[in-house]
Amino acid sequence: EKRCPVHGKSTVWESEENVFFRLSKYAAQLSEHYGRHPEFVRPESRLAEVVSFVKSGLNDLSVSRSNVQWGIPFPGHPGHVVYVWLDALANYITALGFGSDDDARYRQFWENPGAERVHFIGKDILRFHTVYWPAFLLSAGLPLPTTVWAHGWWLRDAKKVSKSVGNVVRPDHLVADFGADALRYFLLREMAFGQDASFSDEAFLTRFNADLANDLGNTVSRVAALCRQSFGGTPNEACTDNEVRAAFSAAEPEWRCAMKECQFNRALEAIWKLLTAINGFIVSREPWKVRKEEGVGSGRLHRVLYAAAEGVRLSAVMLSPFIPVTSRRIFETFALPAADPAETELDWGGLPLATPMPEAPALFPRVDAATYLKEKDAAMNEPANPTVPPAVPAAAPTNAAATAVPAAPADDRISIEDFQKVRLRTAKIVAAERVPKSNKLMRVEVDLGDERRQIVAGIAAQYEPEALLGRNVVVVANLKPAKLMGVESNGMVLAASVGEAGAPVLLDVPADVPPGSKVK
RNA sequence: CGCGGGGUGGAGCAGCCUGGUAGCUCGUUGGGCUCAUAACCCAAAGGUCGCAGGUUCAAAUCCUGCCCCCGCAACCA
Repeated sequence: EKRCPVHGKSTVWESEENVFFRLSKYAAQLSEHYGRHPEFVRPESRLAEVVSFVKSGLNDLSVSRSNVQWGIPFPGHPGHVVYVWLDALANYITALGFGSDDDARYRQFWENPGAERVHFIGKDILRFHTVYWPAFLLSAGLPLPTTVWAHGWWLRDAKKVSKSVGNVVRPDHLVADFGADALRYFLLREMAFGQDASFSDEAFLTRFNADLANDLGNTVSRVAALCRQSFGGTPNEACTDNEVRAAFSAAEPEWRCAMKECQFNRALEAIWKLLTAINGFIVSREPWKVRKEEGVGSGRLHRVLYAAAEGVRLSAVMLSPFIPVTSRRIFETFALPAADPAETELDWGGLPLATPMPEAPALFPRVDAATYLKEKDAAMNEPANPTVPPAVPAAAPTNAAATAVPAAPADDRISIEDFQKVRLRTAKIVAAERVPKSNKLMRVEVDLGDERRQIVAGIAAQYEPEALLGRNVVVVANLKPAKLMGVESNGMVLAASVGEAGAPVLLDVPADVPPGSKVK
């Protein structure tokens, strides 16, 4: 009675011979490993989950399938293919060349005593990576991963989705409109790594404008413009003691520590504190006033702008793991090589002196959030054309295609006999109640004039039981009975499917139509 | 007892493991600046940290119970 959620097909019981992996043999070794390496699974809450799972006992694991044609042939077992998780996990090392003629990369990245083998996974595949995979490796006598980091899920914040359409903006649209860096920034900044987070268009646009355009982009262009306007390039005198450097000295260890703990949101917060300090420093020193009063040769002007520019450079270094393209653009703006920085470039004083700086466009031009969302919403609501078949080959007369209404494909049509197989009748709902523990199912009793029967309908999310009483509806009267969540259903109540989600709306029948009338 | 996440100023969140002035972003209000992408800086208002017990000198944080919300899974004959 269980059915496939995607296809609705019934369960078919089959028996087949399988190859098993003796997982039970490794329970003790695994438990010991967890105990000795608490860093093996992170965050800690996930470790607890895994530990208790293993403690509850491990069954041997079926690792082959014999009834499917596709798959990797199981060595030594003709007719068997490898169970997907066995070969999928092994990809981590086979991709590095393990077991092949050239396993140099495997030895460099996996067996090298200094190597860290870190997996980043979604929390839903925790067990495969922290129980099965290490057991496989133990069995093969190979090194285990150093750490498995389980992150949470991105949830779509349904409350904030505008209008009825559903998702107004999708991540791939955001990449197209704002670039990958902007999305990377949002994802890393908005999620507390390890926990679930929700994605909303409004939040994205707020982050984009407030953080990327105002704080980062504007600061870069502000400092760059001050330098270019004053010297045509970088200052010719360095400054080693100032508030920006102090702010950097505070932010850098905070950033480093957060990075080590995968607390990306905090690492970014640390960088933003530095950006705020740079802006505060500029306001307090008023370099535009210094330039007016002392001229562009002023040593004070050079030192102030050096401090600001060096702060921007260091921000870009710390930002490079997050938004590499943007970092490179910032380096370029400040006459540095547009390359990924080395860690040593986190030392104060890396900005070149007296070097011409190129003109640079804004990194992240502000967007008007309301306008953007409105446009996207309108685009989504446009008459859909996805059902229009792909353009016919050039040979077809194009002008005809523009006016002709495409006829329904002939094989979609049924004969009148087919239709008459379906016995539709009107019915009056005489009782209704929700099916316990179900979100969608409503148990209704209908009066068909000559009989009364029970039907289970998937309308509980949209209708209150009381609102259904006395209602006249159309039902399919000759449907085979079925059990839904243990409740027998003898028929089907007709409803229109509305919107992308297919929300049911019951068909109404005028009150004066007697229950049981035939519908044709 | 299906699996999991959460309830912290108006909104969204961090902090909770390792108790001790409740922090961040947005928004609001007032002020400053005019170099910069109408951007920036300063300040202020705004919170009984879901509820009730317990542990403790001290609880958002630890323990127990309860309430509520949300994902996933299962059913839209």
